[in-house]
Amino acid sequence: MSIAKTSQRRADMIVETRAKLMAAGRRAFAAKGYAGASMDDLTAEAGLTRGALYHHFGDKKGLLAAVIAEIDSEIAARLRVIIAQADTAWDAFIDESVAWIEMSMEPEIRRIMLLDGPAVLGDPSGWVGQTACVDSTARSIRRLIDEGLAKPVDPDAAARLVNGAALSASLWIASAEDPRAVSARAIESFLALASGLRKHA
Amino acid sequence: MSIAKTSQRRADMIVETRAKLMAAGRRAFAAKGYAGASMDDLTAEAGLTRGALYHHFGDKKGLLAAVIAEIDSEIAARLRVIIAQADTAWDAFIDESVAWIEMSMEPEIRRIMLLDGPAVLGDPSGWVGQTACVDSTARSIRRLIDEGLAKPVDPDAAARLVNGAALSASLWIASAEDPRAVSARAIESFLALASGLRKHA
DNA sequence: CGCTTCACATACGAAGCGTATGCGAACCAG
DNA sequence: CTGGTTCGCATACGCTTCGTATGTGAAGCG
Repeated sequence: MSIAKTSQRRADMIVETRAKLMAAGRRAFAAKGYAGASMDDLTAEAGLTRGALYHHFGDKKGLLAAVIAEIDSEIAARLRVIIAQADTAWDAFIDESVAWIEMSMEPEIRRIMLLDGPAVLGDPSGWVGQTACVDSTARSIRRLIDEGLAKPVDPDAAARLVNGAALSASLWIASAEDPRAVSARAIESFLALASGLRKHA
Repeated sequence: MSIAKTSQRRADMIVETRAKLMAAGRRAFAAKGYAGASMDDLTAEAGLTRGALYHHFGDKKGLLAAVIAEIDSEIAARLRVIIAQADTAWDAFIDESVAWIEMSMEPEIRRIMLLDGPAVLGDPSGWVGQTACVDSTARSIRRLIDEGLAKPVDPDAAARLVNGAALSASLWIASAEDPRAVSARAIESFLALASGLRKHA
């Protein structure tokens, strides 16, 4: 071994470069918003130039899309953990939704995925495969219907509605003066709404 | 009369100029999005220059805010008509929500208010007084609670959730291949969710 | 060992935004 | 009626930023 392979392989350097650009992009987009983030600045912060960025991501929107895909998969992983810990299918659905409300209050998710993402890339319905949270909610609802716990609504439609409600709630909470108190009221209302999906209750 | 007053008064010209700029802004923002709309182009289309725009609205965001306020008040007026035509408080609430789902499918409202607005101006919670639709929903819910028809949830919180759900539904519908069919499924799910707000049912 | 490939840098042109300045017509004092 | 001020709007300028076109040097391959 000794000195052998001190120089990383080509492929390794590439993924490292991509990772550095995406990390810088996440920071810049989260801090200044998509429009306010300068590609010269964020590439310099990553120790590179715009040349690298255009080579790997095509254009500014490409970097945003990549960053969003990354954040989305992280969200999906976090939701999976929440769901796995729940005792019943109904609990899983509720816990997941509440977790999503809380996650969308995080500045990075809020700014990049919820505000700039739809404006720049078009609304999320088009982001094929990049909507882990909605997909996850749809799966939970489908499971509820299969188990006879929920009304036989369209799972995808219901998932969109539930996610939209949660999203709107978190935007509201995040900009409130007393997030804790507002959050409690929002979750209470959410539980009431969600109960509308239950079978006979 | 004859030729008298062929020249309008100063104030009249000002409101006309503002109106022309806002109309051109609405068209440009709706057609190309906020970022894609050039101020040189849209002012030229109005027969003016950027000078007039900066004089009246301060900057590009100022024009967007004015356009959004105008659209918002139009929405509020349309919702008032819907509510007035309903027989019961519950019908008013449902009709209003469904109308909002359908309105947010209109390209102008979708692009300007729902996609670009939050990204440029910050999320809507901060647009004091410029959230007629949420306010309207909150009033409807308050009325339901007063009449004992709805659970005693926080009206503002519930209104946000309901509006968010509706908004998400319409974004989804608008980008679907078969809007009619998807719309029906979305509204069915919405009715199920909304039933969660009813008192004992 | 020379040629190709490819990751990335450099250089250039084109918009677009905001501001500073200019102009002309409407109000106002005397 | 006249000289000055206000103000609605246009013109002119600089700066930033994006996208592309081109250059370069190192790794791979015959």
